[in-house]
Amino acid sequence: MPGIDDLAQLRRRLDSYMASRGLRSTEQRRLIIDTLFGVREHLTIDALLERVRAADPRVGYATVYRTMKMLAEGTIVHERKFDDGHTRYELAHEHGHHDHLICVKCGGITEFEEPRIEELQEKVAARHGFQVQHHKHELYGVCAACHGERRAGTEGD
Amino acid sequence: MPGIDDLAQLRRRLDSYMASRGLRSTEQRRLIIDTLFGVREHLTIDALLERVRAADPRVGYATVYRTMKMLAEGTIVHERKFDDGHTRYELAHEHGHHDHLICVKCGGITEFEEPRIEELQEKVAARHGFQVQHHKHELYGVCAACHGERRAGTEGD
DNA sequence: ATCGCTGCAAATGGTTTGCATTATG
DNA sequence: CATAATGCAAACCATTTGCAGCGAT
Repeated sequence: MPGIDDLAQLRRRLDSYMASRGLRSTEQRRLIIDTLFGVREHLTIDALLERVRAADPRVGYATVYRTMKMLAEGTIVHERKFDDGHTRYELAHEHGHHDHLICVKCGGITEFEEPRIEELQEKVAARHGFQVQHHKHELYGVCAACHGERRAGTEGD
Repeated sequence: MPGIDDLAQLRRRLDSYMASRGLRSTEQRRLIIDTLFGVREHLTIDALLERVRAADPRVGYATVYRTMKMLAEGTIVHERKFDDGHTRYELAHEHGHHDHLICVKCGGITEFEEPRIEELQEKVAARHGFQVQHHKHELYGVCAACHGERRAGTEGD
């Protein structure tokens, strides 16, 4: 989840992106974007629209879809397609890449970073003469909260 | 890709799976299954049906979908959902798990195994108190053939 | 003769799009 | 005031399903 200063930077990137393309700042877009920036989760279109409609019930599905496509195009958000068939959107992090733990019980999504995996991944690709553009690494299972186990306090291995 | 003896074992598992559930061996199913076992690639429904229809043009979509669901249910095949929106099926390997390199130019799919990644993945999960059930690790990019680079001869790193 | 399987067509579910209308820059 | 954005409904596309007829056991 981006920090407060990253959020500000994202806003700036968004503004210049929209300005450079002659895209307009409408009431609906401001509402959708503010909702997304405020919640900062991996939201589905439905979850997002539900929150948006709490503020203005007249916003349509198509507008949310189109707004998210626009934000993805400007790399303000990332589109994530997990296995449940509902595309989710998350705010772009300014630095680095991360992957996901997906709880099959509660649907909760946790991010993780493991540079050593990324390194090994690069070596695998190199072995095959393969040039990686992007990747997807998702662990599906049961999160700590859902099986009632306390997390290990140590972060080391 | 399973070896010849793995194929025989898969056939046996398939037979006993079908027998145990009272599932019937029809002409269409035999054709679909033989096609799949013969090609041994990551086939989409369309690619599979195309080959099946070369032998018998009267086979319907629904039959292929239903047959693949049955095979997946019996873990004779694995269902793979990559990012292009076309589900693919591959024969189950009897031993071990593998992940995929997906060429965004030619659509080619290569399998890889990297136990050290799986280990690190387990450690990541443990750090979060997360119990992994299955995972997905996909590298998208350009394969060696598509950018005309010869593969490194050394498999080491 | 059961009862599972097939093929067709219709239904589903997430997402996209055409179009007349509204509203921003 | 040109033209981008909206909202609705219809279109899309992969997949699933209902059903009447067919065929394996």
